[in-house]
Amino acid sequence: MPELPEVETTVRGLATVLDGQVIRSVRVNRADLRRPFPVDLAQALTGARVTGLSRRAKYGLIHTDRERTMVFHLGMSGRWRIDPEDIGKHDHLVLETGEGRVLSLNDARRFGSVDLVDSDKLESWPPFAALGPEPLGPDLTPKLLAGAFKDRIAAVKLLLLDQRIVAGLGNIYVCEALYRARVHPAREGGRVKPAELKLLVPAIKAVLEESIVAGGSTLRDYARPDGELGYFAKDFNVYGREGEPCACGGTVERIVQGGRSSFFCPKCQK
DNA sequence: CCCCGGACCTGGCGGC
DNA sequence: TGCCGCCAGGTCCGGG
Repeated sequence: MPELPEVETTVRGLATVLDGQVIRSVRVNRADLRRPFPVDLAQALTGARVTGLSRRAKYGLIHTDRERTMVFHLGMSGRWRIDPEDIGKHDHLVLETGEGRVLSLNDARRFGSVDLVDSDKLESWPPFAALGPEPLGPDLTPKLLAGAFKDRIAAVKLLLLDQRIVAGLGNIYVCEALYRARVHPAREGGRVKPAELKLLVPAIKAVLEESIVAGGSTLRDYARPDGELGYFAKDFNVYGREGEPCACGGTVERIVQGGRSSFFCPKCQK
């Protein structure tokens, strides 16, 4: 579920309820996801004021006035719920604001994470230090990809999923971006031509931006009770469409790369 | 450094 | 209805 656009949409939705607010209470129902929660999580957040929210790659950041930032990752199944009607067994962390709004971090598969990081050390926090540039920022250029792909025999699909090269892409949007750029997902990285990289970079930015806009358009739903952040319906050109027709008349195929499904049109993508 | 496969965890869905 | 295998939007680690 959560790739960059979903995390971005989640952060924006959380901000409407959290930004500037004091966290009145913190309830930890299960203190570990991928790794244990910080032992002092509740103590550190209770009474803190949220000074802003942001995103880095697929991580959401909740900044506080205590020089510490709560960093969350949604893994495969994580989502934030706003004012949920009930708290279930997968609602692992529940925050209440000074205004009485309730925010619940729900993650059935528990691949997500919650960390507290000193706000002035975010850049050097190990998970962040290893990340490549933001795909929507100025640093993702055809030249950057050319450098990262040079002499690599790994499939371009897998290289684009490598967060050290570009930070924030996931399975869905890599499939969609490669489709738009007409590049076959199994092509060796080092064999993607400069002209194709010039198509691929704007394709990546476009699929992400369009999805953020689509997510934003559903944001108003999140203001309702039981709104769930992190999920919005989109229609994809190839993702999840094995066997369905491509606009070109071809048929979408599925292959497995790195243990994960890749969808593509063999007629469009070479 | 690179490449690959498997592990982590739970739930939903389709087939029999 | 029940059981079983397959699938799922992401990292992370270890062996070659």
